[in-house]
Amino acid sequence: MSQRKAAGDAGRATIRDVASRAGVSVASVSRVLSGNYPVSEDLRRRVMKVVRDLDYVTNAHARSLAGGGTPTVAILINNITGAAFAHVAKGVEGAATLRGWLSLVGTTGDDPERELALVNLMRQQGVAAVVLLGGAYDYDEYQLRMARFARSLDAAGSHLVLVGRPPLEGDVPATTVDYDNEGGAYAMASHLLSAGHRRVLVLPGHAELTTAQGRLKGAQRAFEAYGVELHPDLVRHGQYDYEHGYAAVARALYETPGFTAVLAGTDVVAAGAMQALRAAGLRVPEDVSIVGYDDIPLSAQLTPQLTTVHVPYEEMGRVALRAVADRREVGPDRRRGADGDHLVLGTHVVVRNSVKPPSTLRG
Amino acid sequence: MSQRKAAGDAGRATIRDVASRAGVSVASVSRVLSGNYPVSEDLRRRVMKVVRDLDYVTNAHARSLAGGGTPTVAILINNITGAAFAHVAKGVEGAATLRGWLSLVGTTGDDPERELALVNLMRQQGVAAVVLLGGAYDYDEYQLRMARFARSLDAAGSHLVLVGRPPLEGDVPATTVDYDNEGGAYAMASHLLSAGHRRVLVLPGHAELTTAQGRLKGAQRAFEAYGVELHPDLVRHGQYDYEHGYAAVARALYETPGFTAVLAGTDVVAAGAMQALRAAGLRVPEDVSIVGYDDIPLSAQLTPQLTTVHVPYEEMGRVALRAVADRREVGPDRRRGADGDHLVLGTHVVVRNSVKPPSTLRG
DNA sequence: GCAGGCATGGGATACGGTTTCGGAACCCGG
DNA sequence: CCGGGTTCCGAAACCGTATCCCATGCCTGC
Repeated sequence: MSQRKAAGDAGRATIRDVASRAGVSVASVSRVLSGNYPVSEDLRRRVMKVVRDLDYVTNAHARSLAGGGTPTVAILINNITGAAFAHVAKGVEGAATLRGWLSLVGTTGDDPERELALVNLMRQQGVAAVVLLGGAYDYDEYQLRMARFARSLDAAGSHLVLVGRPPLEGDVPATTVDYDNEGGAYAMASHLLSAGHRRVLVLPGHAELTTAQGRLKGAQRAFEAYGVELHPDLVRHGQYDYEHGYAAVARALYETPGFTAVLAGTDVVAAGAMQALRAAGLRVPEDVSIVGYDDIPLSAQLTPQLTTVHVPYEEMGRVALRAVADRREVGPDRRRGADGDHLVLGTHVVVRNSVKPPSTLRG
Repeated sequence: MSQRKAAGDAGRATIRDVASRAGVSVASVSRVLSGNYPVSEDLRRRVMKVVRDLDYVTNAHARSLAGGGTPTVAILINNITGAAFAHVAKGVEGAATLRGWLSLVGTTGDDPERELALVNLMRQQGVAAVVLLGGAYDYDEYQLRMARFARSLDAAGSHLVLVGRPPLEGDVPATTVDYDNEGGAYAMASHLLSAGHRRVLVLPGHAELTTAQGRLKGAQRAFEAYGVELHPDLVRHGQYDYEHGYAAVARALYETPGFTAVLAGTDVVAAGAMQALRAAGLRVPEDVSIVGYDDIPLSAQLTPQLTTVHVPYEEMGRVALRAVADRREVGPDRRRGADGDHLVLGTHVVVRNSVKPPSTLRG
């Protein structure tokens, strides 16, 4: 019955269809479309007409099999609804599109199994790079897992990029795009200390999360520099979410009252903290000051607007993509020992309205 | 010099490498890996060992060329940082991953040119479906553009899905996943009216945006039902962003004061409005009530927490993916006239703390 | 007027898999 | 010991495109 190509075929048109219909060879159609070979004006016109008539587009899979093909970058993220991550993704995607690259996206949901499955899936897709976003849990096994990913991707001609995570140890073929996490926390804590605050509630985040560790360490350094003790009871770990901010402050007001400021690990945590203070009848910043971290849009939309640390998320995304694009241009051979494999971007404090000196100092 | 396959090859391993190294045929390796054909235990073991040794993964492009391949869904979005869109994307991506599908993502930035380019790019990729997210600008040309996309994708064996946009007119091969936008606005406005508000500032959004049009219409219907005039001067159009909310309220306080409530087109607009009222020394909700629309996380994080309309964004994403997955299972032939091509999900008001009766009624 | 060069188009092959088809080995009962 | 039916596996034909290599036609220079 059905020959190889029936009339009125439901499938998509192939380059052969175009060729036969235009009365030329397959090679010519390919050349007209890719435009990297001299073709007569007459041929081009004839082919293009048929291409328009058939609404033909080349098959990307076939093209990439045959050697050509658009590079693709994969973005792997914990939770796509996080504001910070969205901005990194925007940076990556924007820079990718600018060069005609494509971007795939996958969410891991903090599950190592899914992370592995996704990395393999991306390897199958032959992506130019896999970008892993967000802080990592610093278990022993972590470094090994990442190193394995890095080598595995490298062997397949791809490349691993870590964004917002600490770099891998040893000679591992991976690129890290980082920001001065600890420095930002140092500056932010200093801001509170220089305003006169001495008892500060610190909500760094999950204790095993590298991001939280850095922010806590930066704060500790600032306290040391000011010769102020950071009392362990005033450090409360927990998730990076609104609920934790709320709950932690509510408990602290009951268990360890007397703090005059809250140093939150995240703007969202700060929002929760602010709400809890208000629910307890305390005013921000008159009674208690609050600072956040990340400078997501929310921080400017709270009342009062939040003093926080700006992290160049979108920029990090762009830089990450540029790094892999550059690598790929210099060729895969000149790659060892390049100094471009750990990029650090700066952070800075954004002063808004959520900090005042403690009331004891204001008489 | 270099034969087809040099030792210590830098490229990725092929199925032929695995086959020769395991001493079996290429076909056998394929069968072991895809698992859709009976294979002896001995063969399976031998092949799998080599697969692990070589860290081999199949080439997705080759596989999809040959007929197999993982289905892919493309998500096209205006602005990846919008909270509502992020939730839809989460729904789509989650449901896709659940079935082993892949998700591509692209951002259009409200540019029709880029939208066209992306749709074509996705057609090249042979995606199972293209999901277009977000309200559309209702220019004349719009229906034609979308119809063209729909037919073009359909002819290529793909499918267009519109999420959060009104359905296309006529017999167009597209699926629409929508929510009861106008109904939500009706309920929200009724909530304000039944609280006693009569002079309400309405900030529906951009006048040409279908979403904004529906929200305004719903509000108008509620006003009519209550026999209250909605004065044109109190309707102010503008972008769906914080700045517009702020600016519109600031101007309204000067030009058309006396309103006792703000009906914002979006939670983010409501946040801006709230800030502007507060900057003018007005209290929310004691002096002026505010309601939003969308129920994004922000709405629960504002002070006071925002009364708003819940839109099932994530659910819409899941439903959208389910719709295309179902279509593809019943086969491409039974597709005309299916009633599954316009799905509408419900909305409902979420009452929080941003509404009180107007002060005139409270003595 | 003819040889050589250049500009173009076509045929064949490669890319890395999946799948169909057919053959070999093995088991069974007669 | 042999025929017929199962099981498994291998050879080969694609999937749709890019590109290498060669053939052709025309122009140019002598």
